[in-house]
Amino acid sequence: MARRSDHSPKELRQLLVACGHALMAETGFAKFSARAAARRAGYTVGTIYNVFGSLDSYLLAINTRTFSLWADWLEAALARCDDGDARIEALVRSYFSFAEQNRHCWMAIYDHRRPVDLPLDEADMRERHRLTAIVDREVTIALGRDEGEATRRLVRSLIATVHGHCALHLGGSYALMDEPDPETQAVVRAREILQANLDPAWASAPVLNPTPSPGASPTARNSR
Amino acid sequence: MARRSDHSPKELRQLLVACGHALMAETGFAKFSARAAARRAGYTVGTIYNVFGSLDSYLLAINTRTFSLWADWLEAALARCDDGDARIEALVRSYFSFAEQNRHCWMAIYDHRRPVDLPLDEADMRERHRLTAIVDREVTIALGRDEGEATRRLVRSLIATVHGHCALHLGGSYALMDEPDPETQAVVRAREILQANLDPAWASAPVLNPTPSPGASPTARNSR
DNA sequence: ATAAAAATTAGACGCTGTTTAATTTCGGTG
DNA sequence: CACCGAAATTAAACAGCGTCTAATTTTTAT
Repeated sequence: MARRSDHSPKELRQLLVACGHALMAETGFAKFSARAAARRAGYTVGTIYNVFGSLDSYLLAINTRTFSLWADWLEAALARCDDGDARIEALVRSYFSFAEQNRHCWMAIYDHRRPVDLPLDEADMRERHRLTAIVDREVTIALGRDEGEATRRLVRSLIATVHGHCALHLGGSYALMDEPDPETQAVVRAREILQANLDPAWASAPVLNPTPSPGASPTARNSR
Repeated sequence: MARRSDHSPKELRQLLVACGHALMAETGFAKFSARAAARRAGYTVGTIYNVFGSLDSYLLAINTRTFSLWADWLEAALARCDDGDARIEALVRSYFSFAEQNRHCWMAIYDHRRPVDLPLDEADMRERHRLTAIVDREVTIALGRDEGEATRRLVRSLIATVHGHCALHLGGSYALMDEPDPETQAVVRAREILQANLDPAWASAPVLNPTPSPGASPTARNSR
C-alpha cells in the first residue's frame, strides 16, 4: 500500500498526470486505462478518483499537459527562427511536427469529449490559451497591425485551417486521399489567407477582383 | 432466437448497419455498444461478428453509410442552388449543416481509428470518394479550369480547411475560443483560397491584384 | 496511547469486446 | 416424412473497463 507520506498532494497530482500522460503517449486514447495509469504511478484507481474526482477531470489534466508541451514546442521553434515570413512557416510546421511526434497525446486532446457540466478551471484555461496567444502574436506581427476582435477571429480561423490539415493527416484520411505533403499545403493555405487579409479593405469587400490598395503589396513569397 | 430465414444475408447486413447507425446517432461513438446495436436489430452480438468479422469492420460499414448520406446531402443542397459563387458557399454550408445535424455520426467517422491491417474494400472506397468527387467537381467549375493533380491537391486542402473549422466547432474547441460563427469563417477562407488559386500565374507570383479571369466573376456577396 | 481524520485500497457491480462451444434452423437426400 | 450435415444464431465464459462503497491503513492531534 502506498503511503500517503510518499508524496505531497501536489506531488501526487503531478505524478499521476505524468504517468497518465506517458501511458497516453504509448497506448492512445482508445486503449487508455485509468487502472493502468494508477498502477504505473504505484497506486490504484481509487486514488485517481480521490485526487481528480472523475476520470474526465483526470483526462483534462493530462490533455492540459499536452497543450503546455505544445506551446513550449512552438516557442522553441520560433526562437530558432528569423523574423519575417519564415516565422509563419515555422509556426505551421512546428504545429505539425509536434502533432506528429506526439500522435497519441495530440489526438487525445480531441478524442476526449469533456462533459458540459465539467468546465475547465482557471489554471487549465490559462495554460491552454498560451497556444492561441502565440499564434495571435505571430499573426498580428505578420499582418503588421492589430484590428482587435477581427484579428482574433482570423487567428482562430487560421488555427482551424492548420488543424484541419493536421487532423486529416494524422487520422489517416489525408493519406487516403493520396496527399504526400499536407504540411506544406497547410503552409501555403496559411500564406494565402494571410495575404488576403493583409489589407483591411479586402475584408469587407464582396469582390473577387479587388482594386489594389496601397501598402498591400508584400514582397514575393511562395514555394509551391 | 432469430430465424435465419428472417432476412437474407444482404438484408441482415443492411439491417445491422441501419440499426448501428441509428444507435450511433443517439449515443455517439464513446457510448456505442455492439451488444446494444445487435439487440436493436433483434439479434445478439455474435451475429455481428458473424456478418462483419470484427467490430472495426462493422464500424467501418456504419461510417460508410454516413459518408453516403453526407454526399446525398451535399448534392441536394447544390441542386437547390444557382450557378456561380453561390455553389461554393452552398458546398461549405451544407458540409457544416450535415455535420451539425448528424453530430454523433459525423464525429464517429473521425473517432473510429481503423487498424492498419483492415483496409477498406472497393465498395467502401467508392462510396466515400463520392464526397471528394463532388467537391472536386464544384471547385473545378469555380476555378474555370482543371490542372489535374494540382487541382486535386487544392481540393483536398480545401476540404481540410473546412473540416478544421467544422471539427473544432463541433468538438467544442471553437466555442471555447468564443467564435460565434465558424461556418461563415470557413466560407470566407474557402473564398480566399480559391481566389488565390484562380489564376495559375498567381500561384507562383507575389501579386495581390489579379486581372479577372473569364467565368470566375460571380456576383457580389459577403456576410462578415 | 488513543481517537479522529484522511488517504488508500479491496471488492463489488454492470458493462464492454471477443472468443468458443453449444444450440437451433435450414436445405438437400434418402 | 425422416434424417443429416451445414450454416446461422446464441449462450456462456473471459478479462478488462469505469465507477462507487466499504473496509483498511496511515497520519495527525489530543
